[in-house]
Amino acid sequence: MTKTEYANILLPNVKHTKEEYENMYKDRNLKEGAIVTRFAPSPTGFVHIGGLFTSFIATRFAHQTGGICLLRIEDTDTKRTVENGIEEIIRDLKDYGITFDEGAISETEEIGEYGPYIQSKRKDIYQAFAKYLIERDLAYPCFMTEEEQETIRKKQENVKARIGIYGQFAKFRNITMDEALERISKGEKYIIRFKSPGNFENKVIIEDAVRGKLSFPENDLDIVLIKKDGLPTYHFAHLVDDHLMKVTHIIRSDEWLSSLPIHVQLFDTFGYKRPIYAHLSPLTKKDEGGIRKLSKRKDKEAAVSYYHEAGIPKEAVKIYIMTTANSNYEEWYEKNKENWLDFTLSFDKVSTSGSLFDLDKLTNISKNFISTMKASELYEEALNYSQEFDKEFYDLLTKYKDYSINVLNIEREVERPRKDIENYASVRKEISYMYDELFNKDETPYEYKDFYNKDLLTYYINNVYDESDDKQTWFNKIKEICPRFGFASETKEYKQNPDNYKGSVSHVCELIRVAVTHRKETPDLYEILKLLGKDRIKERIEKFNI
RNA sequence: GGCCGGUUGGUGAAAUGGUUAACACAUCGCCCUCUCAAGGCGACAUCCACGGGUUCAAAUCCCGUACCGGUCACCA
Repeated sequence: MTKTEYANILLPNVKHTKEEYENMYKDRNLKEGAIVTRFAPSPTGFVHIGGLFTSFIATRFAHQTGGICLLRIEDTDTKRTVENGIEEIIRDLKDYGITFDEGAISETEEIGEYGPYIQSKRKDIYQAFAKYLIERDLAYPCFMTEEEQETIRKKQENVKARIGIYGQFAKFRNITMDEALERISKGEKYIIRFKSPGNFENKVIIEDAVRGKLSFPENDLDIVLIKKDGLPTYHFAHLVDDHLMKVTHIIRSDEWLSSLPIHVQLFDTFGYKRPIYAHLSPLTKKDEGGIRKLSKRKDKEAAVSYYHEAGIPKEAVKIYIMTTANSNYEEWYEKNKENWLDFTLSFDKVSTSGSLFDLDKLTNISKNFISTMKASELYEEALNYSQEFDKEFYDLLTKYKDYSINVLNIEREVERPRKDIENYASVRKEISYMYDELFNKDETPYEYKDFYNKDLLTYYINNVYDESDDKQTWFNKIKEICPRFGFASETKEYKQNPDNYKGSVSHVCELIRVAVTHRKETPDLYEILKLLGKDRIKERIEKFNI
């Protein structure tokens, strides 16, 4: 029996040979230096902030070089695959404006010439590549049971040997065709293992775009290529897919660092050019004294939906990611806020140590980003947010559209805009007093005793306040009425002789502010009064009692 | 335990052998013809995990130690 016939029995029903598949995938015709990379998630549920981080960086690198970033779905673990997982990933990423040039666009559709992009649909291809190795005696069927493997592992632990299937532990490494065939005829199950040509004593040097030169012992593990269900392991799929799809850069999380010797060995065995690897450090979190990776299960901020629910702008999240990826981005961003996405990332600026996820920093970025928005833009975002999370506020925003935009425009669209809105969720609490419907509901009655003076308020609204005054006139008028009620017109004067006055002009402003908004802290009082209008000011003043 | 990686302030970090260790967030002060949010100014690492070595010179190079992290699946 020939090796080819043998391979056909081990992996039957494979439609094409490795060579035939290779011919189906043409070289890409891209300009020099164009990066072809991919984002390759497992459809195990919602997108994790780490996935957003990696995918965003990968697409940026591809696009800034005029290259391609494709979306490949790694669903070879049928146990972990969840229903609608693919749709969820695509939806979440698209929500963040992360789009791919090729790959899956839904459970059933895809774009691009290098597919299929869903690994479960590529079973035949992997098996063709595995057959190629079997024919060259570089792969073999392994009949070991789970119990046998467990026994080996225990034994290795006992004698403090390295764990794994290698050397003397690779029981079926040199199995004869006859013996394999006999076991198969008896119905024994098997997997396909790689016959590793490596020697643990040798070193392999690998250049990582982020980490520089790395040195590992050569891989000598007979890793699994094809699992019992006929699907490939990650390692083998990585080789086949990234070679066929003509991927030039592997951008992935650094948990893969330690399997690098396996991966380069596979590429070397096939005689393929190794891709350039760039391993990214994960986002971490401080937890009970230790530091650990952000966890999908434990940390609410790990899911991208958290930012959606908190009303943190997508742009802010991306700016934060850019900052973490290349710390020189922050300085650049300060000077290029309008075209904040046009930054050229570089691999050697990517941090090699895992960074703590800093929610304070994100909040700051979010606040700053929101301050640069136009009132009408903020209005739209607040509207979208409240539509989903705060129906009552949504109705008000809809009902008083122009008024709301004017409210949001207070101290906005100026050289130094206000920075009090941290996220879209906090819009309501910042401006609720501007709506009569919320004023009495959201605002707790203010216990204001310090400078309470009803006479002053009444006099002010009836005899002084004029909607047509400009800001300076408005303020001068307030100063002018101060002495009449025992307040100092100048704050300095009051500070020098506090006993001579009831308070100062600051306190008069405070009094008006509290009467009208029930808050001590608000944006520009002049603007607020103007938007409220004399009638509503009067109404609120009349109702203001202690 | 083996292998690999990392270690600069409360946090993210810059610096790639050469003056007082950038910058940003946070914190704390002071200033600012109405309060806040801001903004301005200033403070905040006697020193770059520790020990040794190389060098005229080290956070930067070498060795060792400690600590943290990753990985060692028919999971990705």
